[in-house]
Parts: sequence; C-alpha cells; structure tokens
Amino acid sequence: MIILSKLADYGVIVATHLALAPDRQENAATVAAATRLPLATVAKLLKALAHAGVVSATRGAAGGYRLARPAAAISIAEVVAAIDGDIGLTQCSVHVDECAHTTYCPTRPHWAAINRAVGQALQAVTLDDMISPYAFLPPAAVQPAAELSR
Amino acid sequence: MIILSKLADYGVIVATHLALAPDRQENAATVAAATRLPLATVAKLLKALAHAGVVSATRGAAGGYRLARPAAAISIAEVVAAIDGDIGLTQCSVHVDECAHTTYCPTRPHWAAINRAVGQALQAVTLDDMISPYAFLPPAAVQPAAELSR
DNA sequence: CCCAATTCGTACCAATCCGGTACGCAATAG
DNA sequence: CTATTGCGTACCGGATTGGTACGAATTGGG
Repeated sequence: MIILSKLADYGVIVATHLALAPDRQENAATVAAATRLPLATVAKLLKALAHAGVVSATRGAAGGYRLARPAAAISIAEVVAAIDGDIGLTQCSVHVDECAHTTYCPTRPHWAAINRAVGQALQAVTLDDMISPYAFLPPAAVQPAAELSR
Repeated sequence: MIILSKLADYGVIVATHLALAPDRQENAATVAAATRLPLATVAKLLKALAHAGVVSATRGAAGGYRLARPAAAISIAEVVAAIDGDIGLTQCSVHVDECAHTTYCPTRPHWAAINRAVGQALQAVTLDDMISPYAFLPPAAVQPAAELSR
C-alpha cells in the first residue's frame, strides 16, 4: 500500500523546491519546469499550499509564490495536510461520528495512539531537513524496522 | 487523508476478533456476524490473512479459521501488509524503479527514514495490545518518533 | 461410499476517488 | 488600458477499490 497520494508527494517536491531559494519569487510555470511536473498540477498544488498558509502568493503580472515561513518551520505533515486534508489512519479517526460501529468496536481507542505516532513521524521532519542532502540519517529510527520489508 | 484503506481497517477488526478467542475455530459466517461486516468481504479478508500466514485455515466441513500464532506475536503492520501489500509512503518507496525522476529528485532519500518511522509505529502494536481495553499507552512506541529530528 | 458443509481460487462488476485539464474571473504591473 | 499571472470552479477520463458470484477442492459425518 502507498500511504501518500501522488498529489501529496508532488506537493512536498514543490515545497522543497521553493525552500531551495526562499527569497526568489517563482511563478507556477517556473516551478513546473524545474520539478518536471505538469504545469496545471503544480498550479493546483500551489493554490492548495497558499490556502493553507504554507506559501504566500502575490497576484498580478510578475507575481508568484514563495514560502510563507522559514523552511525549518514547515513540517512535512503540514504540507501533506494542506493537500490531502487531515491525517488519520482510519475512517474513524477522521470522521468520528460517521462510524456506526463505534459502540462495540474494540479497536477504536487504540488507533488514536498509533495515529499520534505516525503524525509525529511526519511532523518531526521539516522542509529544511529535506534540502540538506545527506545529514539526515537518524540512527535511532532506522534499524528496528528492517523486518518490515517483507 | 486516510492512511488505511477500509479493507485494511476491517482486516484489523477481524484479526482482533479472532484474537479474543484464540482457541476456538470460527468460520467466516460467524466472524461476519460478530463483527457486523458483510460476509463476502470477511471471507475475502480471511483468505488474504491466511495467505500471509497470519491465520490458519482448515477446510472441509466444520472447518474455520484461527490465529496462526499467539496474538502477542502478530503486529498491526503485518495484518495491514497482508491485505494492502507492503507499506510505503510514496510511489518511490514501493516501486523504486518506476520513478523516472529518481536521478534529480532531492527528496527521495529522506522518505526512507520517515517510512521506517511510520512502519515502526505500526509494528510496535500487536493484536494482543488491541484486545486489552485500557492498558495500551506505549510510551516506547509514541515517543521515539521525536528522535527523528536528527 | 456418498453427501453436505466449508474454504479456496478466480473472475467479475459497480462505484467511488483521484489525477489531470479547461475556462472564465480578479488583480496587479507597466 | 492591456498583458500577465494567480484564483476559483467545474469537469472529465481512468485507475483503484470495495463488494459479489460461482465453480473447484477438501474434509467430516451418515
């Protein structure tokens, strides 16, 4: 299974690209060319990111986008949430009331804890971490999950 | 966004139900009634779980399913993987070679680390944890993601 | 030895969701 | 005033997914 949607994946790429040159103001076409993604899709992504306050947009001729905050203050979780909505493991986590099984489903309370762990993993990484090419190898988190690659 | 597919969610519910009575052998119809899920879907899930070695099936009359191992030895990650396939954040993580952007995409190496952190969160929880109603607040599983920030 | 119950495997259908596109409006610079 | 660029909405085709159906294989009981 793939956790992130393609769009969210692209969103991170676009945001990372902007983080590379925080001072420059780039329009959608430029970003699209640099990331080799379809222009229309990039425009859509940037709009969503702007709406969430991750990037700021200036309209009109010679307009464009730039990061709204320093790259170190923007987490991956935020970027993903801007595009795909709130992060939740199960239907229950996101739309609590729509689950008719709530009363007798014994697993529900446990999801919250797992949820937090996943959210934290995404929140712990910032755009700044993404642009530093090699410095990011957390030894504590890397090893134990080896068995999962089955 | 919702990370787990509905089917995977159901799968965990079914597996949890079996964990409640590890000795009894239950057929698909019984499980479906107990979990209030569609019979056909439950049958499909049990088949997938059996294929992955999570539950063992005995065929023929008076056949049925039961856990293949003690509940404490089966992680949520395993159950999910049995139904939805391998867990990966991005397309890149799962189908590495199909990503044409590999060479110049600067974010790729970083996903692996996040990936592992998420996998760990799912692997730290066993079916046994799921059936113990209140005792589940694993400080060990929730915290470590913080270390990810290098 | 035969029949009934039950899982197994495969194939199939329907619907929702998602990636991607198009078009018109609003705003800003020159 | 005009050209450029972002904004918003609406739309479409396709892939994925949730769900169903049916026949084959297997086992226990009469």
